[in-house]
Order: sequence, then structure tokens, then C-alpha cells
Amino acid sequence: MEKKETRRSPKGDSRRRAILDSALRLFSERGFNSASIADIAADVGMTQAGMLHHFPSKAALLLAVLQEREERNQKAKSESLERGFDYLSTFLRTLHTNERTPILVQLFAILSAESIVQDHPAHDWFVERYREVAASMTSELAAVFDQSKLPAGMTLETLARWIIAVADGVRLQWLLDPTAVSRETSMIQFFTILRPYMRDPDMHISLDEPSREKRR
Amino acid sequence: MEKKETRRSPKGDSRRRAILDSALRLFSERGFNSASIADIAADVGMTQAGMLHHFPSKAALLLAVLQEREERNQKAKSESLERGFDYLSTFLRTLHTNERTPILVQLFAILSAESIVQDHPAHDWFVERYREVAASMTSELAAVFDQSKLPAGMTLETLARWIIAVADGVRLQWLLDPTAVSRETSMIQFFTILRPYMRDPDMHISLDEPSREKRR
DNA sequence: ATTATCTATAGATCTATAGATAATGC
DNA sequence: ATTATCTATAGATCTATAGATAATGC
Repeated sequence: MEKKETRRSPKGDSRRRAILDSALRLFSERGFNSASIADIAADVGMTQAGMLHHFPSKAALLLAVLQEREERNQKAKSESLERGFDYLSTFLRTLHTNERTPILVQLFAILSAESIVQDHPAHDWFVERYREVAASMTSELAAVFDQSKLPAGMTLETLARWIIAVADGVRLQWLLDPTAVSRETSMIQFFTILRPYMRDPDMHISLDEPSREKRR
Repeated sequence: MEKKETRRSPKGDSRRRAILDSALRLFSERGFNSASIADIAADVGMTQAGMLHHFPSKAALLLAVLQEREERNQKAKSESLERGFDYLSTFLRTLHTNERTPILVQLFAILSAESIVQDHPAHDWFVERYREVAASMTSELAAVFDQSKLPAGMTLETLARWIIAVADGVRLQWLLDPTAVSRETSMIQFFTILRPYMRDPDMHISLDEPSREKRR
């Protein structure tokens, strides 16, 4: 029941790399339905059929794009935590890093909404992703918040889902009108009003290097 | 410079009504791109060309659907305020009413994201809508919140944009997995953590009829 | 006269496959 | 032998328009 171990060629690898980059860009710029595989192939500089040799279908290509970005973010997150950033600062840092590739931010915004529809090729992927993100954030927030300080009926999961919701909701407002809001400022201020419920209400939350213990 | 005053026939009106209903349903179930005007026409029971007599293009049909729902919500909101509900309760009531037509909720979720793309037929409509919603909410929140209680740098607009963001963000989570969250509960609880900043932190916020003054 | 519909069709796209040929790796 | 590409094309769709005919309203 091994995964078919295919021989890989350097040429194929670099092609796949180029295809993923183009797909990412075009899906983001036009949405999944409106960017055709022919467009992407042309952008890479090959024929549509040639491209489908590397990714057997448009849906497969989409999932590969999503998966790759997710893995990159996961890695950046782990690194940030290892370097001593707290969880909320790490969250801010991830947003901050993502803002350097607004196209990806846009891709996620559009696809997460499109994928609501049951038979969308990324439906299951997004359902699963949100489930995982909510679960992992809920458990990590336990280190930051003091549950006994929360109003009745409110749980760590409530907080996690709000943080995700504000991040997603402000993202939409920002994409529709970049002058209207700053996603980063919004999140930092949002954490501010959550301070009364934190174990350490004065904790330092910021994008910058953690100052204390970590130096040398 | 009058608008062309066209003669209307009852038959035409009822057809347009039926077309809007079908379009609403199919756009919501499949997204704007995937629902074809032929599908909608078939659903109404007429040909595609016949339908295009009433709405000259697919984009025009979409905008008509959006506009209609928006007007209905505006009316419901005014009525709620007139009946003595405060602004936040009215907000909850609107969400509550909308939940009876989840299809419309889904349509808004999908289209608001799709419309990020500059040349989407509903792009301008959504940019303008969010601008208006944010502006009107900001001004109405002045009656509810005490600006002097807000942390430094935080404004009524910040609050307005959060409320919109949480509503949108939780909507997405709910649509992807209806068992994961309750939009209504989320919003009520979110208002709870904003209570410290309200003029009357003990104010009554709920879906039910306002109790006091209004009775007789 | 105006409105409502229909048939028919142009003209674009789009995804995916079949089958051939060229390039590459053990 | 395996991998990478290409040409060619099937088979679906999709939007929108032209032009004819039927129904309706003053």
C-alpha cells in the first residue's frame, strides 16, 4: 500500500514550481473559476496538455496551491514560537508576513467563501482546515487566557473563533477597500480589549523581537 | 433627463418576481459563475432569451438580486428601530431574520468575497455597500458607546468594523460547518465583552420585544 | 404600440483525453 | 524505460443577439 514512488526529474520539479507560482497568481487575480488552466499554462510558457501532465486536473492544481501555502505558514509559525514569541504575537507575525503576498491573501479570501458550496473542489479542504485551526488555537490560547476570568458561557473556543472571525472579516474589508482599515492595527487593538481576560493583562504583544530572556 | 418610464404589465412583473427568486436560489446554491442564466431560465420555466428580455444581462440580474435583498433588510431595520429596539438588538434581529433564508446568507458570503476582484460585476456595489454600512453603524454606535471609555486609539469606527467583521467571519465558519458555531450566540457574547465601553453597561440587548416604556 | 416569448445560432470559452514525439536518467 | 511536451480535438458549456411571433394594454 506504498505510495507510488515516481522517479523525479529536476526539470519536472522546476516546472511544477513554476506552475504552482502561476496558478497561485492567476487564481488570486481572477478567482478559481475565471482563471483557466490554459491561462496558467500560457503564463508558464507551455501548453495546457503539457501542464496537465504535472497536475492531472484543475482541482488537483488548486489543492496543491492551497496545501503549499498552508505548509509554509505552519513552518513560519513553528519557527516564531521557537524563537520565543508568544502565541498572539506569532499570530500577528503570520498576518504581517502574509501581507507581503497580498495575492495569496486574496486567494484565501475568495476560495474560503467559494468553497462553502458543497461540491466545490476545495470544500472538504476548507472545512477541515477551519476545524484544525480552531482546535489548535483553542488549545494554545489556554496558555494566554485565564478561563476563570471569562464571562459565563464564554470559552476559549469562543475566543479562538472570534479571533479567526475578526481576522477574516477585516481581511474582507481591507481587500474591498485597502484605505478603510489596517488588518494589523485591527488585530492588535482587538487583543487589547481581550486583555482583561488574559493571565497577564500587561503581557507584551508585538511584532518585534521578544526582548528579555532571549537576548544571548 | 427623466428615467425612461416604461409601461409595465402585471404578467411582466410576476415574471420578474419569479426570475429574481430563481436567480437568488441558484446563485446561492452554486455561486455566480456556476449558475448559468440558462439554469435560471429553466427553473422559471422559460427560455434564456425570454429571460434576458427582463434583465438585459447576467450582471444586471445579479445586481437586481442584491439590491432587492438590501432594501428588504433596510426596511426591516427601520421598523425595528421604530418599534423601540436599540441599535444592537436591531442588529441581532436582522441576523436572526436572515437566518430564515440561509440561501441569501450564503449568497452574500460568496459574492462579497468574489467581488474583491476589480472587474467582478458586483465589485463596485460591494465596495459601496461596506462603506455605507460601516459609516452608518459608526454614527449609530455613538448612542450606545461612550467614546471616553475606549482605550487610546480606538474609535467608534473601530468598533463598527469589528462588529461587521465578527458577523462576517462567524458567518463563514457557520456556513462551512453549521455545528461549529452559532452566529447569534457569538454576536450576543461579543456584545458582552464590549459592555465596559457602553454608556449603560447593563443595557438590555436581546431579540425580544423591548419591555419598559413601549408597553401601552 | 408595446411587451413578452420563442427559435436558432454566433462566437467564446473551457476541461480533459488520445496519441505522437522529444528529452532525460539509470 | 520513464518523463516531459506537443498537436489536435471531442464534447461541454455559456452569454448574448437577431429576428419572428404571440399576447396585452390604452
